[in-house]
Amino acid sequence: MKTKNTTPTTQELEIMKVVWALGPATVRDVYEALRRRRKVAYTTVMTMMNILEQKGYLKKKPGERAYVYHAAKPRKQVIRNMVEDFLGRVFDGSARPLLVHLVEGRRLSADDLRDIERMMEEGE
Amino acid sequence: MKTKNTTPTTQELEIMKVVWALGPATVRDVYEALRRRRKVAYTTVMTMMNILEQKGYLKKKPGERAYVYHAAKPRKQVIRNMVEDFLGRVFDGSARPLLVHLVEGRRLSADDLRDIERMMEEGE
DNA sequence: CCCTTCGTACTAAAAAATTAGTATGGAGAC
DNA sequence: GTCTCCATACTAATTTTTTAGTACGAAGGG
Repeated sequence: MKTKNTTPTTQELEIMKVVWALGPATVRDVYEALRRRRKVAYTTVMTMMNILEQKGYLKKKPGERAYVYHAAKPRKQVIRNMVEDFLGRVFDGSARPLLVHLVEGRRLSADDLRDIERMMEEGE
Repeated sequence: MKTKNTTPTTQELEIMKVVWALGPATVRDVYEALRRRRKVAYTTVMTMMNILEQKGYLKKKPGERAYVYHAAKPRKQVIRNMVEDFLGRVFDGSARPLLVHLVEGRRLSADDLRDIERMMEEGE
């Protein structure tokens, strides 16, 4: 039974980002990181992290006092899935129209493109 | 009170796509287009379209028999907002990491990038 | 006229996402 | 020991999203 490949929700992603940034962390760690940016209850964070564990994004193991959670999936992979999902929903799966939008929206310059091209050459 | 600039949900976008494709259309028109791809109730489509009207994505005016809905916002603009939103949520607002993902995920080739570059030159 | 078809308004229920409260227990402070 | 802090499990309220049902009116066919 291969778990359906869902994508994390907005809030879930926010927490995953913290865990990816911090490395293995307790609920409190994540709570405090989030707290700096917005009001949220400790238990809310815990709930979210448990959901993330159920969904297979986090794993927990007993630590000194509290459980320590760590990312079960690498950041790149998750983000890649989100990009795929977005591409499918919004652009019927093709990346070029997205690229065009990025360029037209001034989010990318010709220089950016050339940079990436150069990276591609080096990478292969 | 300037309406909060939300982004259409998945289902909402699906309907908007149909309307953008068909041009002014009745609920039935949209219903039938959607129906070809998946099971859905007529009233569901109507509900969605009325929500879209409330949200300012569609406008309706009385037609021969039924209301005729037409897009209140151009496709490009809406999609652009969705891209912006996605960029903000997933990539903290920067487009380059997204581009890198697209390339690494083989969604874009070096040729694609060169094509777009050429288009940029011509366009300006 | 009566029936069927198409349409609208109103209502609502199911599902998912978001946020948080309550009860309870361990462990150190004093 | 008792109090306080931190943690967890369990439960739940709220909001948003998604899907659809019900009641009822207008219009044409026969």
